[in-house]
Amino acid sequence: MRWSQTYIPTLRENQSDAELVSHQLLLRGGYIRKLASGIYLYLPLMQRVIEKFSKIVREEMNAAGGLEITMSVLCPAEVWQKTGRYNTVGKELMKMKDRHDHEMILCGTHEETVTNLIAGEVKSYRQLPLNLYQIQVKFRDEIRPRFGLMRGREFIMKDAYSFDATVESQKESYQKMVDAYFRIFERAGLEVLKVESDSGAMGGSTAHEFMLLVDTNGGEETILHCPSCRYAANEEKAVFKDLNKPEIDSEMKENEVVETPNAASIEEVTEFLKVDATRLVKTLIYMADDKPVAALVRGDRSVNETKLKNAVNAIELESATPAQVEQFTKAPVGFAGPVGLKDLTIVVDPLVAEMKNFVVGANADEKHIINVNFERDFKADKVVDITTAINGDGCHNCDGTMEAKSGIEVGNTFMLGTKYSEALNAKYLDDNGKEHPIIMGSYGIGITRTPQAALEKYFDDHGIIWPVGIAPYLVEIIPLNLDKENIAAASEIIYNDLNEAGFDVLIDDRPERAGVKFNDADLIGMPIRITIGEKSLNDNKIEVKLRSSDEVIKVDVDKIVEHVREVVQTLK
RNA sequence: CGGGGCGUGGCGCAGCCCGGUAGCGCGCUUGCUUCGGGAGUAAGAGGUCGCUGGUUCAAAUCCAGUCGCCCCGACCA
Repeated sequence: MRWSQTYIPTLRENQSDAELVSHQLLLRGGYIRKLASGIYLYLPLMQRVIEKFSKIVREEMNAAGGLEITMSVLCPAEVWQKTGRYNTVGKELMKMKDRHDHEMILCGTHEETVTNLIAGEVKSYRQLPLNLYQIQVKFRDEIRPRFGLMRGREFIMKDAYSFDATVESQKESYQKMVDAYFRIFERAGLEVLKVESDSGAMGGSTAHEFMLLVDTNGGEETILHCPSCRYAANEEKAVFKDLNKPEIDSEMKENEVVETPNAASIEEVTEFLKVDATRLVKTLIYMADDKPVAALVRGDRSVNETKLKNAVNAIELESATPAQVEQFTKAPVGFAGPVGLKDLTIVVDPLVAEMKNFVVGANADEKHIINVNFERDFKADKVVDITTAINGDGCHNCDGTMEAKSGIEVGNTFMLGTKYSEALNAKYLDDNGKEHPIIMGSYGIGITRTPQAALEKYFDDHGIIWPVGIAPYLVEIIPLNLDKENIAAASEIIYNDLNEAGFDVLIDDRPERAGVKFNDADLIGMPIRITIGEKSLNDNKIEVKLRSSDEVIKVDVDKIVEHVREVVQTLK
């Protein structure tokens, strides 16, 4: 492609509203433009990146037995009403009416649509297993879109759905997708970590996320992982062993209400009572589907709201307002405690259950109770892990210590069980003629988010450094001065030869000065740069430089195709 | 939805407090010079100052409303 014939509107200055490097680079490099909040247009270079990545995804999905289809973006609301998600997904589900006043939704995912399709068609175990996938635009009306393509409202996703007759078979289908995912990301030049995750509103049991670990501030999620046994989970899900166990008294002491003026926060109470935070218990009040819950964790720890939500089987969980806290505890925020609490579900973390003689709020202004003991002074409705794991916690699997890393989710896999097939009546007959719901799985890869996520890793001060697998072009040719006949002629020959050899080539044929071309080339980030200028051309040579290195290699003009072929092998 | 901020040529911004001819840098067009890391010079094009209403002799500027956008939080891939 000739630069003059395509459209690459690079910008010299950063747009003010781009926060992440990756977002800035896509804007500046002329890859994307914004139409509205969270809605982007993909310009020619981005289009090529999307195509490159999609091609890899297609090839690997097909190799894993997936069948590509395309489903509609719209879906009648009643299908979503049948599975209950019409209400549970909440406001991010875009709802609308057509001219006949029929309620419709814009799909943010397609479990309902695909299950509805299968329900009418697949009737026998002989037709299973089946894996259908599509690469499609999705719409989720995010509360707050940000970070460019990383959290847009409209985005492209590859979503696959597996259908199996047995649990065994479903596990195989799941593993096939997991294996395919590793191949896909590897081909795209991305090293990903598979982590355990919470299945959330998707339903089902097992779920994993594929995370790209980044060092920039682009990470959207914290991951805990154990280097010795390879256990990895996101913060929502991660379980741990406490390595910071405080000493536990042997005897229970008499509890006692003490005055704690102006001491509401953990810091203030530890300061005032001169005790370590590990001798305190935090009591946090939440509303779980409008029912009050008291969550107790050790003073030095935080509540993991996902774990808590699962513990109380809630669809919605939010922290109580100060007014609600007062209503349930009869005390202002900061003085809640479990002793004497009524009408609340009390959830106690195991770390709290094993403590003795600890400090809690007294449910009275400026008062705490010391030497409180679980079971003796209050009971729990549930004792279950509701603490957030942090960097340095012990691995629950082995003796290792877990590290916290920042990552971006680029793919996910869910075992869905029969939630959708039962709701939408997708059933098959087994070899005994007995009817069963089909067992499902769902598998997503962010087609537009992944390349941007990659850029959080692959860039330098000058711009993008694409991995070969998803670069819009492999080679960019820079003829330094097209007015010189020998340069123009050599450029044409090289451009044609590389094209004919099957490489994706971009030639910067603009009448720009060298500096502009070099800077733009660094900005848009093609892996290989070929410079054609007088100096070298006089010796019948041209210069080859990798975007990822500073080294310039002079190559004979007639050996260039061969050279590029060799160099590509060494590139990731 | 809560808190903070911003809408002025394509992009980045100043002007607004204190009303009176709309300005700067980059980009764009044309000429000449220059030509291996974002050139110099000269001449130009391009703006209903987000929108609506009000105050005023006069509004980018003051007032009210409204729409859009960004940041922090809850939410989420």
